[in-house]
Amino acid sequence: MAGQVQRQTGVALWRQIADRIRQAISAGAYDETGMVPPETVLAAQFGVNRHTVRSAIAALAQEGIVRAVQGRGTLIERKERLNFPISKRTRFTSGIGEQAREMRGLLLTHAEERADEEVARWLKLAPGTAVIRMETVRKADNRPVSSASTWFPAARFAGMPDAYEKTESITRAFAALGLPDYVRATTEISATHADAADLAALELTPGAIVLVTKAMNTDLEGVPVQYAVTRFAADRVQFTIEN
Amino acid sequence: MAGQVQRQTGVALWRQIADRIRQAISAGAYDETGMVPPETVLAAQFGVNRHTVRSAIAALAQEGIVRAVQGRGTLIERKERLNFPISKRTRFTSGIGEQAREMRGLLLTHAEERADEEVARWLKLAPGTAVIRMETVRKADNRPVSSASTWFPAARFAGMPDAYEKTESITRAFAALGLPDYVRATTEISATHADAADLAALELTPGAIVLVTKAMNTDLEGVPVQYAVTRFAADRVQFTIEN
DNA sequence: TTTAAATGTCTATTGATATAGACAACCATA
DNA sequence: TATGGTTGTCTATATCAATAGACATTTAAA
Repeated sequence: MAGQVQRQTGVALWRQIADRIRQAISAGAYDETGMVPPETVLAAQFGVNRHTVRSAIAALAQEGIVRAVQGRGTLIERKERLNFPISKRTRFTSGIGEQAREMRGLLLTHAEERADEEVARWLKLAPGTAVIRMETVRKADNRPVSSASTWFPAARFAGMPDAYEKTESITRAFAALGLPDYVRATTEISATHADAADLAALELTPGAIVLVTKAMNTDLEGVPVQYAVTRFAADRVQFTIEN
Repeated sequence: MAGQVQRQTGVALWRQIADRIRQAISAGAYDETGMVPPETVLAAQFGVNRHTVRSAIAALAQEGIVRAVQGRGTLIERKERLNFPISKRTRFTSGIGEQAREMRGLLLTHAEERADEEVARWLKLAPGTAVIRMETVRKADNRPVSSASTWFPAARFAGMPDAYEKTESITRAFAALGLPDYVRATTEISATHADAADLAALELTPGAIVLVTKAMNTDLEGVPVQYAVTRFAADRVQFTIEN
């Protein structure tokens, strides 16, 4: 773990150190022992006081990533990121496979509204056309992984909220509404800091990173059936694009 | 710009506010006026003191995103993110198209070394096989956009560093070495906070976000020809995946 | 030329962050 | 049961981040 930490930059040292340790854990740097190095060692590595390292470890413990045990050391509790394959046949729930025991999609709210410019552009509708909007959160083993705003043409998928609530999956909800198959047409990916809504929805700590995807699915004739803006907790996921 | 800012979280308020304003600019929130709202208005929106907003704006001015003019207001200097299409035929330099006037790839260092486990797995070589490693930085209009570590099988592409230095492009370097065409096989995308090396290479401020891609290209027979780990300044780019 | 609105500068104070040192409590093991 | 290594707790101090208020300076428009 080379490289020093940066001072006077608006990001507290303990937070920078927490980020670095989290990354090192995820990269498997401590797999041999299953433990984080002692606080005094980390303090020397980063060139900071032991108390600063302790603040960082306390934050990681709060996230459930490590557990400090007096007299023994700091044990690593959890290290993997979920991998989401993105392809023409991207399926959120089933794409996870055996990476988590349980994958659920929860419907928070839904409403019928008029498409604004952005939604209309993605769904190739006239602005003002009726669309169904759903706000959802997906959880892997009861831990939130992503929150999404997703839109469907209202004329075709009026029953979407009900179907999603029952099936907890977009794929199964589409099937229930008479659309057995669909394909991913476009995905945009960017990253930003979590805002207040992310912190609540994804149970993050401020300063955390979210990966933002904007995706459009079509039916087999190429007609848009769904537009979704999804925000992922960046320290819990990665994407894979296979061609 | 709804949502308040978070206190006591290791991320200074001025930095959180700078991130929010940067995002709002990028989303086109201030396109009508081409200016950021007055400091007093922003302070009221975020529920902080005007001096805190001033710190945020000073940081954005440092990045060259805005320019404050006494008596007039704070002008937006630059708002676009570069969009990188990712597909079977992903090309970094040409993919930018007209988004920047000039796109250059600079070779920092290169070396012949033995493939470690990760590199060997991606290039489908035996661990220990000779590979060429290059460290590069790509700039759009002289502004760093990404830094990359990239590996090539040494047996086949010994002349890569020279070719890259001359052509400033992987595609043209491959062509010069007798590989006229290649395809993107796999891309992994994740996000993390910038480390010390990123700060220097990409001219970022600490706390910034980097998008990390791990990509493998093959020739038309499916034989791996390149593995690259690329780190992008997240506030300057987004990715688009077209199927 | 006046005025309103905006950014720039200064001082003072409070709370969060980081350092420093000392010692207690606990665990594994020699 | 000692001992070394580790995390936990406490006090004290210095620096950075944020608030508060006052006033100067500049610009554009009335």
